Amino acid sequence: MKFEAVTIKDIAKALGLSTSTVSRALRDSYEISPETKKLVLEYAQNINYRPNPIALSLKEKRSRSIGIIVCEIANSFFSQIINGIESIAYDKGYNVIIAQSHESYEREVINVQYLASRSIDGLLVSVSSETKDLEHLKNLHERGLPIVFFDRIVDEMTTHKVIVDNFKGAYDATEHLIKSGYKYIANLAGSEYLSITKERLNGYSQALADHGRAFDPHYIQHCLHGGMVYEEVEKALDDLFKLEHKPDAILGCADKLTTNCLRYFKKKNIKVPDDIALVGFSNLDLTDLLSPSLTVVRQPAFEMGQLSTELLIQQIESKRPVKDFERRILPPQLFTRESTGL
Amino acid sequence: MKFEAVTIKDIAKALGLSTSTVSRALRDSYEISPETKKLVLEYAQNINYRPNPIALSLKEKRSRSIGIIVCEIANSFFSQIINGIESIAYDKGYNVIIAQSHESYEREVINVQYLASRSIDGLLVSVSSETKDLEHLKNLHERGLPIVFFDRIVDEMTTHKVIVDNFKGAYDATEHLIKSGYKYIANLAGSEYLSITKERLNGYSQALADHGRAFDPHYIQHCLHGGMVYEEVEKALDDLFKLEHKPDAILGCADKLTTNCLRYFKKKNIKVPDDIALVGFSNLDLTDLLSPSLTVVRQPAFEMGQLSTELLIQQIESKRPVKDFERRILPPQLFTRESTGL
DNA sequence: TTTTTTTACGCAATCGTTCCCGGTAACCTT
DNA sequence: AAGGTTACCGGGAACGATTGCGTAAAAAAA
Repeated sequence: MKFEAVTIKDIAKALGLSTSTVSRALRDSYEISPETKKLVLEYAQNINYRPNPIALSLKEKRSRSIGIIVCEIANSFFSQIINGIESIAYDKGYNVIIAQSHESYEREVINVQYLASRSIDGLLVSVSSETKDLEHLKNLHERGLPIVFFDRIVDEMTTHKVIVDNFKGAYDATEHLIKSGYKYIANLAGSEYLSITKERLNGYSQALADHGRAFDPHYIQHCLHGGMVYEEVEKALDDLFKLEHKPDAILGCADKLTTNCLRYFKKKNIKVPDDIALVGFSNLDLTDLLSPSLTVVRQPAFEMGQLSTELLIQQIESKRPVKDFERRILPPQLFTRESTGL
Repeated sequence: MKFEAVTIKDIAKALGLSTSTVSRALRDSYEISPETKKLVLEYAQNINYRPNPIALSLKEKRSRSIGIIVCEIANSFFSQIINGIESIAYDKGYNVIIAQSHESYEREVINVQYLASRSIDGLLVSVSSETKDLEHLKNLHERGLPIVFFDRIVDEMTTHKVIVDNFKGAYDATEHLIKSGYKYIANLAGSEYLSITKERLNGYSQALADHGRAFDPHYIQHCLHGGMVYEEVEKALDDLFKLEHKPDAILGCADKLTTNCLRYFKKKNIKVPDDIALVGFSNLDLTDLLSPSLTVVRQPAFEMGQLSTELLIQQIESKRPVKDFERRILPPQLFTRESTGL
């Protein structure tokens, strides 16, 4: 069974007018007499006429839809971002098509191709943690597709970028640990390819340096899939606990890294904060309910989604090619709670 | 700047053929000679030709996209469902357009209109907790739009429906509490309008009855927005704790109800499970990390999304009108943990 | 050789909408 | 009264792709 919609042609036939006239009447053109307009408008209202967006897209060469690529929507940080994206997109009459990479480079490429073939007007991207090569995005970008990167950005492409101040987030968290008296602060980091990983690592190192602490690479462990696979986290933590001076505090540089860290502690019966302190980047709204409640760096995800979308739509609707691109940096916020209190 | 794509016309011009020939060559028609086919195919490959899905949609009168309406995507249960939906949809060449009601009837209606105007081929719906009137959906359904309800279904419409066995979920949870020795088991329920609320309430009552417990309506508190607003939960719990016999166990009938319940306990310094036991419907994958770890009824969200999508696409692609609709019931699973252990 | 069949391709309509280009009145200006 | 404006509306092309139908040339059959 098909879902037959009313067209402009139906109205034209019913009213004995041409499609041109009906179209113009509906768009309130000055070339149409008030009576005809009224007639058309009322009839259209009556039979609940809705313009066919597909026909419009074909004519206007724009689909009024934007693509989103994230690693996972079942992740508070990203679902909050998507919330922000939607709030702006729907306001401006765009709809969003979401694709997930699940932290796989291969799936990211496939999804990009898919979205491109669905003729989207623009793309919002946060790359997967496996992504090194950017040809799949560069290609589209060179052909004129507006792209905005958020959170996990890349240097090689000049477009709008929206990030949080990861350096500051990590710096503040590390400083908080130092000031709380912790000596051996380990960094449970994400994929080495990601911009956020590097930035957070820098913040961590700088905080150590600024407080006269030695930087020891042994206290840094990378997890390629950002905590998505528990075994990676387990391995990383096992290695950390084999060090001569076991860490007495851990900075978890991603949501899943932090929660899987907790899972590890629970399994090994390691007590927080008595045996070890933990602070993590997390946007879960449950971290205050854990016991001990978790000290976290929280990122303004919703705002990030909004801002990215505004920049993207602005670029899409710009008459002339956008040349100067912005790099917007949002402030993270540290919530100190029980997991870092000695 | 526009993103100019290659069209069939470009190929035709470059190769000195007609668009019909090119189209047929690309679709491997028997009417085209092998040499011409090879020529066209190779050229198309070279310039990276992709058929314009919008033009196809216009001609075929189908958009190969399906709409989803949920209350909130930043909710594990629903984001897991969406994961399941996507996994099937992308496999079958559909893309999904997600809209959130935020538990508001008004926004649900607006979103339904919006999705309908975007000419979707089908709709997956889980109604908002405010929704009583269904005209906005009935209307579309009568005009032939395939609709599948999941989780929060409605009786008044005959379509495919996919739910979990809420009765069993609540029954098992309640029985577990009874067998654990709790006497005054309160039910923190969601909106009275929702199917899931009624089903869970029935499971709860039946379990009480089967174990010779009296059913006391004072132990049931509804929260219209399913825990989305903390104040509603606070009010409900305040009322429960004013009862002569204070509840010694609570059944939280939704994710947010349960977590906000914990938030209330924390605020009031009520200890779980010493002062009160808690079991909740929840799909968070963090509930095992809470301390005490939370006893939960977990629902097969991913599978629910998959199944719903399969049924929807099946109906969309069916040649003749689908007459017999299915009602699929998936099993929930009870995970007993510390929060219900005396 | 003539007729028939097959092969291989082009023409044009179609989907729903917009918009450029005309056209025809009625009205206004000298 | 003749020409110029203005108001109002219709025809038809275009967007990109598919497809029924028509047809020329080549191949097969007579």
